[in-house]
Amino acid sequence: MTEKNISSGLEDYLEEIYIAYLNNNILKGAELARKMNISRASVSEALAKLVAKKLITYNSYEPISLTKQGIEEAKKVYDKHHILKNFFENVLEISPDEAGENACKIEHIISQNILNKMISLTKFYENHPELIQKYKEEQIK
Amino acid sequence: MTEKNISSGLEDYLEEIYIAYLNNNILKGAELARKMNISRASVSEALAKLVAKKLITYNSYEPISLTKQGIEEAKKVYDKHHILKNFFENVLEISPDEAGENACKIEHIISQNILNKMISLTKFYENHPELIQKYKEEQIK
DNA sequence: ATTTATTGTAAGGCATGCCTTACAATTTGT
DNA sequence: ACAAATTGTAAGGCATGCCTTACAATAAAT
Repeated sequence: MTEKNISSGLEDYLEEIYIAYLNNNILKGAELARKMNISRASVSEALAKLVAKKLITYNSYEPISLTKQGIEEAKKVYDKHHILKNFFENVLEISPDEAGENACKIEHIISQNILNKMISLTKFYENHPELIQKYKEEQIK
Repeated sequence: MTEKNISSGLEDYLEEIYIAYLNNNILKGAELARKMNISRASVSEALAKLVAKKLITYNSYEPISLTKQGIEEAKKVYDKHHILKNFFENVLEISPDEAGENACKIEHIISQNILNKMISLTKFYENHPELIQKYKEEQIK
């Protein structure tokens, strides 16, 4: 059980590392701790787990980097986050902040089937902006 | 910190107790353990916590019962569950089983704002079944 | 009434995930 | 080159939540 099944905690770390990767930012443990509002010691533990799972490579005092497998795994989480955030913002008209906060938690537990439906429905709304208007009007009544 | 802030674990216990309450079923610890697929010992611990939080009353070998506060608290969780389940089923067209499983997890973390929007959108779809058809057609393309 | 089944729980464990303290190793700045 | 700042981590803790084992208390059945 050293492979597969990554906990939602580790997913959060991985996601944050992935964001740095996308932005070509050098990321060390201490910076990750700051970004996540977590102690350096906790980050240290978490990184060891991610290394054990071969999702990152990491040596003390050097930047963290994702393995190929880590990138794949991280992208999945990252994508889920944005599917949810977009759905909340564009279909349910939730503020970006609140949409993001909720996406952060839900991304770890929601099924792919539901996410796929959310993608479709988000697109449907983008193609039919009049629906939102209609929906808004009925909400008032 | 003996009041307020109930963990998602405890919410699950409370919800199950509430369901028995709604059905006028007598519920003892052992039965709850069976229903939740959890050991009697774990249930024992959890019930002690719920008693400490004044959400249930419970004496060994007697049925569990909700306090007024417990009923309120449980109803909130229970309602959230059904809002999510209905939304997944009726708007996103997810199977009842999958809708239920996802609702079970998400009910503990989603914001009330989003739930309110889901209620509105679910109603909107109930009032406009033609939208689902339209949406389905576009999905195929 | 007494055996049998059920129910409850204390004790001791395991895993996850976070903390602080305190010290070690490495960089950086001058 | 060396003091200062930064970074990393071991050790020891805390909380949640679940487990098994083993025994105690109660309820049910005959």
